[in-house]
Amino acid sequence: MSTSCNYVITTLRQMILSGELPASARLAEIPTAEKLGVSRTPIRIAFRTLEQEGLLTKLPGRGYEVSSVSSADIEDALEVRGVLEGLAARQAAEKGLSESQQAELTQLLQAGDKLFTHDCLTETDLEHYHAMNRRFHQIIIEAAQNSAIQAALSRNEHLPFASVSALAFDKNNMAHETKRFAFAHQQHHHAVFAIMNGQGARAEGIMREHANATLGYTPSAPHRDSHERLTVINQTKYSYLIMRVKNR
Amino acid sequence: MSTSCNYVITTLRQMILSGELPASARLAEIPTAEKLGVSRTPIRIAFRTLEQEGLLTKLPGRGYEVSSVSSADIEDALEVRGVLEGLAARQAAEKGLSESQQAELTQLLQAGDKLFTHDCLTETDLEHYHAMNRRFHQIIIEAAQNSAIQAALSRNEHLPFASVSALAFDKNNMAHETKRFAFAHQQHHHAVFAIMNGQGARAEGIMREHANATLGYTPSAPHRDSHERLTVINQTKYSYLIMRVKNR
DNA sequence: GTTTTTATTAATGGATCCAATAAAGCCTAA
DNA sequence: TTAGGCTTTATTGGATCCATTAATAAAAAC
Repeated sequence: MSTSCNYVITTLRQMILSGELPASARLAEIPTAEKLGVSRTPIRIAFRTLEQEGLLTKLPGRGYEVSSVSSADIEDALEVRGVLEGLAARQAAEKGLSESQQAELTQLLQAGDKLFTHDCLTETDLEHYHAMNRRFHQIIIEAAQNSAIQAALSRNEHLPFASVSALAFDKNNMAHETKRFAFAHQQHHHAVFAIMNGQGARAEGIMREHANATLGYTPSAPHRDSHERLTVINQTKYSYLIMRVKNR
Repeated sequence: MSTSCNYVITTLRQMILSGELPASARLAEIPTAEKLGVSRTPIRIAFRTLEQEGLLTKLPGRGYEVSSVSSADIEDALEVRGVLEGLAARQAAEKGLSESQQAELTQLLQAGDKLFTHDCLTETDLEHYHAMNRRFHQIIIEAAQNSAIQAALSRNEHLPFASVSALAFDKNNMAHETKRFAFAHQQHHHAVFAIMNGQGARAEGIMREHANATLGYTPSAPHRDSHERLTVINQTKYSYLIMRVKNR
């Protein structure tokens, strides 16, 4: 699974997330191989990998198709993320944080505080917040010292709109979004306080609820087929910055 | 991923679980292909699949090795299973059971009650209990109508001693084990009662705690390297009946 | 005697080739 | 004209071949 394979997986993943390959689009091995200029071998491996990630669905005898992700699927995935990160926070509280974890979490919280002195975040601010947010969640999960949590989350990691690495925001309403992220940041503060004081159950509850902050407590999470559309911008290896845009 | 692939995956999985391939055993493509009488292609796919399942670990440039599963790994996996099945029970309570789910759960509980009129279960009884137990957990997860739970559990499903499909018991102490399973069966009763009466939080708590019943509330879960050894007997496609035996 | 460099071997990753199967379209018969 | 069967084509699954890389061992030099 070297260069060729990774190239195919990354390219296909991006094409799916960007909407270039829409839901229900059929993917056959030979046309895909020709389009990407590689042989069928890495394509096969990539298809299987993306199927595991939940981005592709196997059609018996007819190749694969791009999975349709409904808003219900996203809500389900967020519930699961909530209980798993809740468990991580509780175990982190029970096992205690290392010196370096305490230091880095404190530093991340301070960096966030500095960001939220402004009333309205810029897109650059958001990128900083996004990086900080990802690292924050990563530390909590590491601190749980529970390999099974990481494994169970791996599936969710690749579901674009439910991933820890996803951050959805409405570009046209940045003042409101700033308040939303400031609230999420307060949740981070409380979670760290609970963990550092050995309040496992409280930490668990906060992180479980915090999962709902990802899509912004919208009554029904918007998805590709609704009147609003979520678009992935600024995708790095495993992180998505998502912008909410109006259809047409 | 047709006959050949499935044959290789199934065979390797069984060889790992039975201990024929011990932890840390190295697996290279060519010798494995020759031993199983297939080409390298299905072997490659099988290795990747088993890596995803957590049974194999990739060695950079040196193929794969059989993953070592520590007792801590098993406890971790059980914690994760607990929160996920807890979530499933809560959502089942919130969404309600269908007529057929109610009927089947009731029937499964009655069948269990009948089993536990005896003071000491036979091995045949245990097989019946095992089948009943698996179906019970399956229905709860289906009733949650949350696809992400199933996906998140799939990794655990293949970890032999933490799977829903695993049932460990000590053959030399069947009277005690009978009491243990009778207690687990009581938990089933309470979980169903809670779900049917819309008590989501209670159902969640019961099922979360119930995950610990799998390995029998032992102070430290025994694993392959301890003085006691868990052996997989009676392995069907995705179910393991595990017997606790003394080493040597 | 030890260390470093080079050569050889083995093992993985990628490409192409072959076979088997399934689907679709066309032709024939009723 | 319609339905059923047959043929052809397309697509996946499996095998083999080729190249690249890494590791180990041996030889030479310090």
